[in-house]
Amino acid sequence: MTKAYTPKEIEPKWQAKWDADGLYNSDIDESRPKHYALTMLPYPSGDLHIGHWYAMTPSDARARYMRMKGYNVLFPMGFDAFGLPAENAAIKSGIHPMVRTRDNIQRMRGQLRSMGAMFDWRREMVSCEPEYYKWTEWFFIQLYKKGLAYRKKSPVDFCPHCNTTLAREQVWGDDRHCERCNTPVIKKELSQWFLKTTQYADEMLRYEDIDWPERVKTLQTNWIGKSEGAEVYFEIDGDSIRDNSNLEAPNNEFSNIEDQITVFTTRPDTLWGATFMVFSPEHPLLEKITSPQQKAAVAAYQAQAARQSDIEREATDKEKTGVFTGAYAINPVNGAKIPIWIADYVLMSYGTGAIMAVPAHDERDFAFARKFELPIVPVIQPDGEPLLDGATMETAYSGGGLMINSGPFNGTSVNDKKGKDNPGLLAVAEWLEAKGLGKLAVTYKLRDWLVSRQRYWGAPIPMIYCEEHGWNPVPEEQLPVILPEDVAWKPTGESPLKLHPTWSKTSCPVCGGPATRETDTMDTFMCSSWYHLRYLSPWYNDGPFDEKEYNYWMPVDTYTGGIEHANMHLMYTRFFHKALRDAGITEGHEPMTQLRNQGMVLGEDNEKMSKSRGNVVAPDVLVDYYGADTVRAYLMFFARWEMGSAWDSHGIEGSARWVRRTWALFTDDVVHGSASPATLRGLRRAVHQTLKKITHDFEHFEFNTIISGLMSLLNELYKAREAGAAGSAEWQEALNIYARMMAPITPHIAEELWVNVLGKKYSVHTQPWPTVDEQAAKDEEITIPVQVNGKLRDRLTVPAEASEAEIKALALASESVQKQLEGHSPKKVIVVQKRLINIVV
RNA sequence: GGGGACGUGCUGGAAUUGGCAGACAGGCUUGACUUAGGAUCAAGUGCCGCGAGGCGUGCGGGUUCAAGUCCCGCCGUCCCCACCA
Repeated sequence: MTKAYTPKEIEPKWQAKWDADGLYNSDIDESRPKHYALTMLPYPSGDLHIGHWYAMTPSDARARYMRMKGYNVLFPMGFDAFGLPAENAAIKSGIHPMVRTRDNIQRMRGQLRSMGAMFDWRREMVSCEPEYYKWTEWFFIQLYKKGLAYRKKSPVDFCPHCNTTLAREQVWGDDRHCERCNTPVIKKELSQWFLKTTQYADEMLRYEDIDWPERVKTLQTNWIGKSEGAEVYFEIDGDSIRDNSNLEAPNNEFSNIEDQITVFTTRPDTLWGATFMVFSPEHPLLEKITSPQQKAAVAAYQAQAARQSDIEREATDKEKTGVFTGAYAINPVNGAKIPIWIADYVLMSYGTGAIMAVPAHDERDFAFARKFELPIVPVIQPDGEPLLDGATMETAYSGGGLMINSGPFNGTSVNDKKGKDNPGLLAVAEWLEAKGLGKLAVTYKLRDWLVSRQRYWGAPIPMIYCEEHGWNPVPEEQLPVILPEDVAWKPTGESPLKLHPTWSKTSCPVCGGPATRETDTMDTFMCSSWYHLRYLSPWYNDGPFDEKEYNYWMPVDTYTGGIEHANMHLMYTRFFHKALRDAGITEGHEPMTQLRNQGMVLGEDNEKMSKSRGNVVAPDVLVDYYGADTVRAYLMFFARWEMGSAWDSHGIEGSARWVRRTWALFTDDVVHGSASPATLRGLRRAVHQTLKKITHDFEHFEFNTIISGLMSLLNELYKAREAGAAGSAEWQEALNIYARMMAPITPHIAEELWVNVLGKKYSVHTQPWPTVDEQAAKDEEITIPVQVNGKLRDRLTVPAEASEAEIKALALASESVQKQLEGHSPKKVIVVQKRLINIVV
């Protein structure tokens, strides 16, 4: 009589025992190689989503596999608890974010436990608890001390009616209006804290030390956006110019010389064709250079640009707009006096905020020149084309060719390549440098990381402002700067901490006089940049982590999570690690040596899951109905992990059937039979071939084929049992290996079968991964397809060790081959050992 | 506009190095067992054709004895960046 499969009993039973025994506690053990498996931590929104399960289950299965392979595995879990969603939920519900977050975490812990994952809960971290954010603050101070944190004015969205700044998500609609009073927002300069991510731009472009998906590396590379070219200095013509030493390039270290304006160009070879300049409307120098006659027009244009949304401004197909400043610059290579315009197609945040415009060879400059009737002078002549004429050109020519109208460089050949790889361009840059007119230069799209948030629910920025001594960090012995709970965290548009009657009042660390705290909080990506370090020793109080633990466990060997963080968290954490390395806090160049991304689980309607669409799949319901093991198996089976797919509520039946059939195979009362030696050899072959395949697939994160491999083997086991294999030593070996192979995937049923059915020693999860018997896995006979002219005509079953000549002879003797040959003799016979034979007629 | 990924039966997907296309599932069809079934078991299921056979991995070319896989050119879907000088 078969015992029923009852996941509702088995699963909680083993979870409780594993917990009580500390089966998943990970401690330093120098005798074993370590493996730090990390999966991205959830945001405590209140409910574990099926997407969390999809991300975490294979990560857990692989961590378990690595453990069985003999590694000492650390697989921790925690909560990324600060941030806007919690604050917004609190505003809506009136419940304090701390109360709400702690409740949510409590509920999610239970959901996470129901997965049966091997998390070491002793190492849990919660980023909104003072024991954690004390060190987030401490890290900020270390970065500040290294000169990597600085305060700068930066444009933010500002509502002129409410007289306050707005967060990005408080700005609504295409016209970008204030969520409360509907007034269109404007950009306003506000002092904010930044981290110098740009200092590591070049290093972050190097990926030699890490095994990360090409996709992520490409995304990061594009985001960093390195451009090679040259900087060129233009003198400004006019009496009003004294100095522009306050002119600061936004990110990049350009040379700053008095009475000159520096531009960046990727095409210094077109410099002779620069017939005007364009400044960004926000350019600080405009105040000085604009002629009295143009002041009003320039101011009007600036106001209009400030009002425009980024989306409007950045629309590629928008007609060019701009205003003449009344000022002129001197083209340094030919002395031409060229007008300076302002236009919103030049961005203050990239390069130097000013460009030299070469309309003949740049599409945007061309459109601008045509609209405002500015001169177009071709300086690159494409090979084999009629001579370009600025008056009649219909489009800019941006390719290579021979330089013309370019003084000493006439006749020089330039190609399409960028930077130093273009000899013509390099020659011009070197010539400029020799004359002091410019030099080779590099610029990036990457901007420094703005970490200030005018919000309550975040780690306080541990800085103090004194009238006398400016900004200074909170003395480290005073950390943490506790986030006060008695704050009106309702939306006023102001930093809530600013409204607290006493919190911001403190004393200056330098003079002891009255001073104020920074009332902005940190971006939550700051918290998540180092959480993998806190897992090492969340109990440790003398530093962010215990060095002993760091030295044993770091770096993270396998990091799993969504690709949506490619340009945020995954950049920030690399930056953080490198900056901490330079501060002597961490070691090595990268925090996570291997990264793998899972795809997304869509709703059954093939749309992104959302409450409003009503297509959300609740894991708790599934676990209740099928048990966690079935849900785990289905999540690993139903799609290629890195691709993801739409949920299919029927499809899970297949996994449920597999689990039940497995249970039945192990627990059925079967009379021992007497199988033929061939059957038993076949059984062993199937077991060891599957083991080999599954081992390979675990190594390569190919989880769906692990399950299909096990399903196939199960079918084979049923056939072998039918053939009388039950009771044999081979049968016992098969069950023994099968239970261990499924242990990482379906940990509860595997444990139950291992301990209570096979009667083996607890626990299956501390067993070694079975080893492949290569001899047993070898095929005795193989089926070789026979093709004639590439088309399948027959199949031969031959002994595995059959020689090429034997196979060839058999193939040619085949009836259907003879029929195809029609008496002709084959032109060529190709025998691919053990794979295929192709006869060419 | 730039960058990237993908395109295989009704569906999810499989196919280690260029070597039997469609493994394993879901669904569907038929049958068995059953008071009943989202249970279990058995058989079938790429398309066309009565058949021999032919066709078949988005479309069109190419390389090769052999292409889902490599090369060239299109088409489509999705993602990221987007007036980046």
